[in-house]
Order: sequence, then C-alpha cells, then structure tokens
Amino acid sequence: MNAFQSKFDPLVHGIIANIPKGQVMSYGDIARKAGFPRHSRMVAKSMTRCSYELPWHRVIRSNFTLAFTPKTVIYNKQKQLLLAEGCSFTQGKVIPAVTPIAEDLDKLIWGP
DNA sequence: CCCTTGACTATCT
DNA sequence: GAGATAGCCAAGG
Repeated sequence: MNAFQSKFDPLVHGIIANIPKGQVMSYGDIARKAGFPRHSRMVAKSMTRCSYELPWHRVIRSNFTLAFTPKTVIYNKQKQLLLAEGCSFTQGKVIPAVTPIAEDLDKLIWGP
C-alpha cells in the first residue's frame, strides 16, 4: 500500500459508499470529489482492490453507459443490481431512479 | 528508465 | 453517432 492509495482509497470508497440508492456517479465525478480531478482510472483500480462491500454498480461512465463490455457476465451483473434499485436501461444507457443530485451528495459527504 | 495497460474522458472526424 | 485521437496518471514488467 503506497502513500497515494492510502489517501485515495478511503476517499473514493467513502464517496461511493455514500451514493444514494438509485443514483449513479461517473469515475470522473468521484475522482473530482475526492480531490483528484484526473484520476478516474485510479478510481477503477481502487474499486477492484476493495475487498469489502461497496455499491460499485453505481459507478458508471460519464456518458451513462456501463464501463464493462456488453454481453459479459460482469456487465449483466451490474445491470441487474441497478435494475433492482429502480434504475432503467435505454439503448445501453443508464437512467438513474433519482434525478441527478450532485449538490445534495456534495452536502451529504462534505457537510452543509 | 522505457513501455504497456487500464472498470476513464473530452474532442475531433 | 460510431471510431479515432489525445490527454491523463499510477502500477507493473
């Protein structure tokens, strides 16, 4: 565990863990909120490394598509998890069950 | 130290 | 709107 991860992981994990049910965030958004605007790739690595429970299925691409290749098992798994939360799918794109709440989430994490 | 590899993103054709 | 291009940055070989 290097210095970067020890700071980055908890932030990213905390943010993901606080994404409300039915809501989704992009890798870039999470990295930005963590204070590392260009570390979207690191967000992905942090999630892969994370062994404990985390709503990783709420993390998608900035264009609202899933990050995995369609038709793969893992892709379908994420899709199912999102559907179970009330989200819907249209032409491969995710439609959150809740309208974007960037500001609310911001307050939820960083306080008012 | 150089090169490749990503669960990325924005922009240009 | 799909594909290519260019930034991006840590990690591992």
